[in-house]
Amino acid sequence: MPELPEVETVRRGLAPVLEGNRIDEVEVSNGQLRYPLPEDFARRLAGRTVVHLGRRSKYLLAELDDGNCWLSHLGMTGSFRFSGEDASGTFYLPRGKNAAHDHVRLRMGDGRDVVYNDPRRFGFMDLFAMSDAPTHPRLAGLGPEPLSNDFSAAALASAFAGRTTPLKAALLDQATVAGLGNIYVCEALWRAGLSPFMAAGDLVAPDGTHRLERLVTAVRDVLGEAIAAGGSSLRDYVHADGSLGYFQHAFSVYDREGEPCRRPGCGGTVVRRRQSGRSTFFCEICQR
DNA sequence: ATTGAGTCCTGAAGGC
DNA sequence: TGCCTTCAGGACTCAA
Repeated sequence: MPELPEVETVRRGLAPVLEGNRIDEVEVSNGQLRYPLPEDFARRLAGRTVVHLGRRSKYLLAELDDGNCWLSHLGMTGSFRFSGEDASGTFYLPRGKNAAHDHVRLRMGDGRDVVYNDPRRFGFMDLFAMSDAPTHPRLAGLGPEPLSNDFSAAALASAFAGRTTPLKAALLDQATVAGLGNIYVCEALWRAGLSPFMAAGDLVAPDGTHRLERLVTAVRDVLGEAIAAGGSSLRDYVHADGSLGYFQHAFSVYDREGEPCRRPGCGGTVVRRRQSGRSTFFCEICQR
């Protein structure tokens, strides 16, 4: 599922197509995404040039030349695909898996097409003044970017203090730290050797600083390695159908129920347990 | 205030 | 073969 590393990889793939390019035409075949597209979305986006494609948490933020911001969230199954170039230098848009789920199509000034496809329509888009980004309802409540200096043991201590909620739920809370989903939370907790079920508040001082720092490092490393994997395989990551979907990464616990724990000398088995409606994968031996 | 459950959506996978 | 159920989960709303 697209979590922060996948969205960052999509951003890197899409940036060269969008940045400095004018959006000549916008065609919306289904504006009923997770939330309906804003009024006049196509008309307001058409004619604009993308100045910069950025990312905050799992959101793509395209800064436009009129001071507006085009926001996209991929939900679970959202993907972008765009025109490739054949041997004679002619652009062609690869046929996607299911054209019935092509919801938004952009025709760029250089002749390329950019298409948003989303079978489940859990994704959404918005268009608003860049100056309103800090107070935008989807962005205002987000916690620190996990790869920035704002994410630290001190930040976690402040977010966790007094909380009885399970550690896993606290990390999935986008106000604690932005951009983690089920997969990378499971992976980071395994790497930090922490139980998904312990109370978040129990990690806080007097004796928790060491474990908080381990958790911060684990989150950073897991995300950083996943981004590096996506980035290094960016060419392969543009699928045969031209889409920038999410890539398969080698997981330590996620989706490995019944398989041996990968921690050297542990000898445990990966267990799957239902935790507030979601699957949690962990090792009972080395995650405490 | 905090926390858990329910909701949306479609396709893949598994059971019979 | 085909129908049925279950599961996947990001981020919302609602209720306890």
